Amino acid sequence: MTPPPSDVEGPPRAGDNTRLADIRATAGRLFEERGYASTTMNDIAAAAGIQPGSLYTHFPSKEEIAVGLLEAFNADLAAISEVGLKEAQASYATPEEVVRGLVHSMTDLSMRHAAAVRLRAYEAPTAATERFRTLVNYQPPSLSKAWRVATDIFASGPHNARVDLRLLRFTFDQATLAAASYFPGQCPKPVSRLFSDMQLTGIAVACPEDAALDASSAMTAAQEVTAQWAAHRRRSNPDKASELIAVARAIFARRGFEATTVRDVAEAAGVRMGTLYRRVSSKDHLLRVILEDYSNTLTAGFETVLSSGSPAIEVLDAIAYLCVHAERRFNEEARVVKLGSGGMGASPDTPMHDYFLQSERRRRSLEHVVEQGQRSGYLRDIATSADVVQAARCVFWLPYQDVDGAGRRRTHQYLRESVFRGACASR
Amino acid sequence: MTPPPSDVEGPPRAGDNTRLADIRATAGRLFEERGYASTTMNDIAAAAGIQPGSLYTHFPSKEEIAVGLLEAFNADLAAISEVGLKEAQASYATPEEVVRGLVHSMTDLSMRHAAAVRLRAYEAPTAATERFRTLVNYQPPSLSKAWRVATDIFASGPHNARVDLRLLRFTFDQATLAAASYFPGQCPKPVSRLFSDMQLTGIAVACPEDAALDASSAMTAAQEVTAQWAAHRRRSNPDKASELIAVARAIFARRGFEATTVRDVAEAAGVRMGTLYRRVSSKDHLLRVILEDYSNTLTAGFETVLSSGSPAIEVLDAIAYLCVHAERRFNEEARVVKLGSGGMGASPDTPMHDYFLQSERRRRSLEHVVEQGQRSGYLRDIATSADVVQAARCVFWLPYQDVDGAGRRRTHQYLRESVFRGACASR
DNA sequence: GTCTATATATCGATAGAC
DNA sequence: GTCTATCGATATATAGAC
Repeated sequence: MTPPPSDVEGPPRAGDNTRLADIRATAGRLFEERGYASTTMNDIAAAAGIQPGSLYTHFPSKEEIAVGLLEAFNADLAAISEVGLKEAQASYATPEEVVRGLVHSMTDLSMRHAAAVRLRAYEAPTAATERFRTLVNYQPPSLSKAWRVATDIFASGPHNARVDLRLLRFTFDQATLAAASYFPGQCPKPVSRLFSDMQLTGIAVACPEDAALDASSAMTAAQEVTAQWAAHRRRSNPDKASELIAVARAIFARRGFEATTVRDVAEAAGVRMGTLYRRVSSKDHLLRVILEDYSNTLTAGFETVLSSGSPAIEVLDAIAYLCVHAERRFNEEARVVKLGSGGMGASPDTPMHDYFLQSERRRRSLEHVVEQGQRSGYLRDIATSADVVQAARCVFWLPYQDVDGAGRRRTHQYLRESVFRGACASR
Repeated sequence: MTPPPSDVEGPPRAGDNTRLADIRATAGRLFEERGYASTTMNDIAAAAGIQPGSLYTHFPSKEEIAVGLLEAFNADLAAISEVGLKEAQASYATPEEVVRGLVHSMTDLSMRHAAAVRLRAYEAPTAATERFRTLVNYQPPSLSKAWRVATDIFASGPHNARVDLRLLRFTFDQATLAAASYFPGQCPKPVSRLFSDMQLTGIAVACPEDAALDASSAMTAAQEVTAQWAAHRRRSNPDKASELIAVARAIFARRGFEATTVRDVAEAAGVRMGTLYRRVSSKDHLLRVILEDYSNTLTAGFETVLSSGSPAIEVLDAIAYLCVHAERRFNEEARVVKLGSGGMGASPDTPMHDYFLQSERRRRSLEHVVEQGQRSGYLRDIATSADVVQAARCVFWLPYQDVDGAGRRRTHQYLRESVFRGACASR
């Protein structure tokens, strides 16, 4: 009856849209910080300044909020992939410019959809819908094609012929998408430049030959550490608590700590709840033991390498070696950390937060190494030491094993050729 | 490790079973009293003396509790139907004994599964599963067959040839199943005897001929009342509140008041919540208006007939006439009442409770008529006046329209032949 | 198996924009 | 006068812990 056009089924009006978008953004921020499972509707409502029940005016469920974020991300991802593929095929620009352009697009995407990036880590409860899973696993076909075409044309130009292009593609693909996790809230431009520089130019001013690196005292120390890791595996002490911890570790690695219930662990271990609580004191305790073991092992390994007295490049090379080995030897632990709220999201005194503090210490010691290397002219000044370390961590810890046939040796060699020597450098 | 057999997947032990059975029984009692929708898990937990969350150790959901009750009922119903059919086909006993046997089995079943009987009224929320609906609508094929065979053999013996056997079957089928609602907590034996006596023997000592009944002043009064009802329908005053009430009435009749949400009503009426609440003050108000109108109309009609000065049989005949007409003219209202917590279940000061109080007054005035008839020797002493009235109400208000082709006239005639003259009487 | 705490979600009802 | 977005209460259900 009212004159103004109040189309019943039409698109929501500006006012509504703003509020809906506001809730989506608020939820996105929380999902990014704490993950899907640890963000409650109460949290979202409180952050949006409304009652929990009122959220359901705008979204039919919590999952639907996440789904909206994922769909927006996927749409952008598809669009960027298409454009990236076209540009790679057209190539008015130099191969390097094409690659840098795609790296920037993807880094920018990651930054703009930080929440979706976190959600894609698939920290979803057991009850997650098929739809959720489908969206999380979405891969636009044109993206891998774009990376392939971009790196192929790049290969025809002057470049480091020994760099493994398959691993290079994988690195760009994974690292750019992970950008939001490693550089939260930062401007995409310098971050993407850093990624490109690190891979294409390399961070070493004059990288030693493989033989020299292999013989460095840092590398010798690193090899001793990894040998110890391998040995440690065999003397398994199967007391009952440890069995439970191993089971928990496997599940945490698959679904994330928050999304895993104590009942899940008990069931997988074939015990009842009561038995489980007789053997371990709490769910947090399980995670604490897992992460403390892991963190201490890493810290010890890092310190061994750092105290080897080798120059910066050799130390970083040995650290890369260590990371590649750790990512496989402690694959589950690494996944638990990646799925968890690794950063500022975790509240103090939680196992995850404590791990984060330790991890920060390791990061800082690497920063000192990089600083020293930059000061003494062995390392290029492509970015601040903090950013260089952050980008290096992002790249060193990628799951290269997912690229079929990529063993530890091949992976480490790839890191030498790209991160240190630069995929663009003609040798 | 403990010696006693703690079979993991085996059947629950006596102790557990008891607790589960206890919860089931407690829930059943509440479902019976208040209906499915108005019984909360909190209610059940409180009545069972445990915490609400603990219920989920034994049942995965509220619906599953109801499903268990319905399944038990359906199993018993199927068994009794089978036995009933066999006995009807074998017939060592007289036809009348066969019918009385089946009436008793079914009445007993109704009493033992009072909760399921109430659940079958289908007062289930919109969200009810297909499974729930299927169980509620379950009809063992052998049951209708058993009634058919039983009444058919009965027809070959000495009986009132003018009784409509189809309606007789329907009455037995429906009335016995409804027994628990009309005679809550009572012993099935006397109730089933009352049902059988009322239908087979009839309550009148010497029932007047149709012509005499048709000409009674009670019947004349009743016809005036129903004529008024029909006239009243036409002068519909379509103000907006009334439209809403009509819509609400239709939905309440389908799903029950408790299981209907205000949003359901608004949607069906094509208005938004705000508009609805501008026209009616509350959900309770909707029900109140519906039931008060209905109850006042019924009471006025009853009083007109009761004050006609006719003798008991004529008054009851006219009341039967009135009920048959009311059940059709006010079919929705009648269904709302049947679906609602018609009895002691409703808490005071609710529309349903107020209706119940009014309905009790009508019942009492009928009791006086029956008492008077019994005292003066016109009505048989087949039971107390209270029980006779209760059984009569149960029978008078059945939805005979569900039997195809059963018009008001045929239905009323049937009631004369059965309830008053007796289906077994040879004329 | 049960407790306590709390999660997600729905419902009746209303305030206030349009 | 109508509709949207909201509230406060409460429902069903799950989780960690014992």
